[in-house]
Amino acid sequence: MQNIEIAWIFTELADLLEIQGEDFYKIRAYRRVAEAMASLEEPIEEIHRRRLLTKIPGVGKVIEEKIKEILKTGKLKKHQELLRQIPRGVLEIKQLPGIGSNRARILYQELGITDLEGLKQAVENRQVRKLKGFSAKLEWDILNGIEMVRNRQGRIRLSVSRELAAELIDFLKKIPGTLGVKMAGSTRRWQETVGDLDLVAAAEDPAPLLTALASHPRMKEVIERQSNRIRLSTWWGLSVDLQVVSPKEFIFTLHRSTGSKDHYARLQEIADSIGLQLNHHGLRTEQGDFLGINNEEDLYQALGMKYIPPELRKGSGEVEAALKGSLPSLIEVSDIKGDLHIHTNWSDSALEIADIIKRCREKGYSYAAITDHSQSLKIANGLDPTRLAQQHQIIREQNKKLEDFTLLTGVEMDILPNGELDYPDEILEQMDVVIGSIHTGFRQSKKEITRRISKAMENEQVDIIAHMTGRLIGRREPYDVDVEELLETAAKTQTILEINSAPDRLDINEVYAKQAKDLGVKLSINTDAHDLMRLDDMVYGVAVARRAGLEPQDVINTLNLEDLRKVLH
DNA sequence: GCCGTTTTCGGCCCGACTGTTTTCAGTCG
Repeated sequence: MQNIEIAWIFTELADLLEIQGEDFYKIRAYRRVAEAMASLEEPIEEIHRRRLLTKIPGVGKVIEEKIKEILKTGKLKKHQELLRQIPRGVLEIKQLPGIGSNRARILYQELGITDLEGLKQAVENRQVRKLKGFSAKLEWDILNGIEMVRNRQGRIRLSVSRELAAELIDFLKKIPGTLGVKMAGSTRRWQETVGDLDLVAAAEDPAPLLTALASHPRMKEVIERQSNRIRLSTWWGLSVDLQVVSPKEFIFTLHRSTGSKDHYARLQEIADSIGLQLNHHGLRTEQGDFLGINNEEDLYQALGMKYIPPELRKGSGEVEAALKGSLPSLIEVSDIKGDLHIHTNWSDSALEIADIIKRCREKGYSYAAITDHSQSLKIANGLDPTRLAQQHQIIREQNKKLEDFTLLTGVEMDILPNGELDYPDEILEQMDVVIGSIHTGFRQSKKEITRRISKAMENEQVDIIAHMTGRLIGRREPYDVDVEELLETAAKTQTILEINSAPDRLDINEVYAKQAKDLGVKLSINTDAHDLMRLDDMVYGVAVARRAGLEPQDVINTLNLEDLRKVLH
């Protein structure tokens, strides 16, 4: 059993207990332990074997017993028992914006609502507004919430698909007869969400691969099976499509199935215009002779253009750019020299400063900025000026011991609802990196919220604006900001905009990142990490930058320290 | 439920916003 699966049981247990009205601190204990387990690098099973379960932070006697029970039986009695009392659909209802555990419980107990469809009907019958604690306005919000959930139905965060792809490819490669396996589709193109995972494999005989994949523990059921392809649904709610072709056709099938459709159609037109025919069998002349193509680079070359990386294959002008030789030289993960947005256990993260240094050095970074929350964000244990000064003193002392690495002082400072900053300029000017961002007052008017962020940009001490639109993919719409106006203000004030790499944020997105580049606004790709594993999310931020056509010089954390300091001044 | 330079029970994370019940419970970050 994977750590994430065990963690999930505890998360669901916490949700169920919350609906039951259980003690807040008990629920929080389960949530915390679930988070801790999800971010462990070692399998919990292994930790159990070494009898070190209680060494995991937040695991005491009770939770230790529960983990043992899960490892032994694959499930948790208490969890199953609660699920019999509270249907899973109630948990889904609890996820809707404006609905917490109390309202979800009332809906279930008073109206017997157990799923989104039932809730929608009750709203349409105007039954919900009559309940205590509900209103006509809330009914409206509920409908919008259901709409949002429906829209994302079947679409899953890229990180989930990438992780699953890596695991399945690893698995399929070990099946005898497999000559190659690659991911394709939107997962390979690094699109921010994906509908299903496409895999392409090369083998003379497809059957063993199809059968093997169908028996993989992550697979729930076979949706469709043909002689050389299979479509399966997984326990993660993502369906997987595996296509097995001969080694000769592998590169062409992989290429076609990577898409996008528009990109591929454009390439077919280009092929046609020079007397060639492109399809999943190969690239042929009018006489029917196949051209010798060994990889995608060859393929693009044969069509008279430079290689187009999957991230750019959108069918939006990249083919023309490649023909003209004007494709950007996209930024790579290896260009990144440091992470400028990291939280520590001084505020709401699990990370020790020492762990951050260690991991960032392993990644080959030459610097990293410690940017905890500021004082007004009480829930995150934001730092008042005294603690901030203490932390910066510690960072300066650490730096004396480091030769090839520099820890930068910084803060992720709240831009308060009235547009004021959370510290005076005298404090801000002492820091290397000042990030401004908002965590409250999301529902201000477009004018107010735009003005609020603009005002922060106008302050010379503010270097970077983090997660500027505030969206959480599939969970929360962006705040109502005038992005165009903010991009212009950023250009004018030379404020750097963050591409936040957290897979559920990816904020700003690729469209805005492209606009920023066009306006001459510089970007910074940061992880906003709160635990060790999240420091690895940099790849997702870089993917946004690549899809936006960004080059290393567009991104400040590709600079060496000396040049970076000049930009941050 | 966990934790403790408190050894055994008390503390653990707070404040703004929302809609409306006009005084506060519920939600959210």
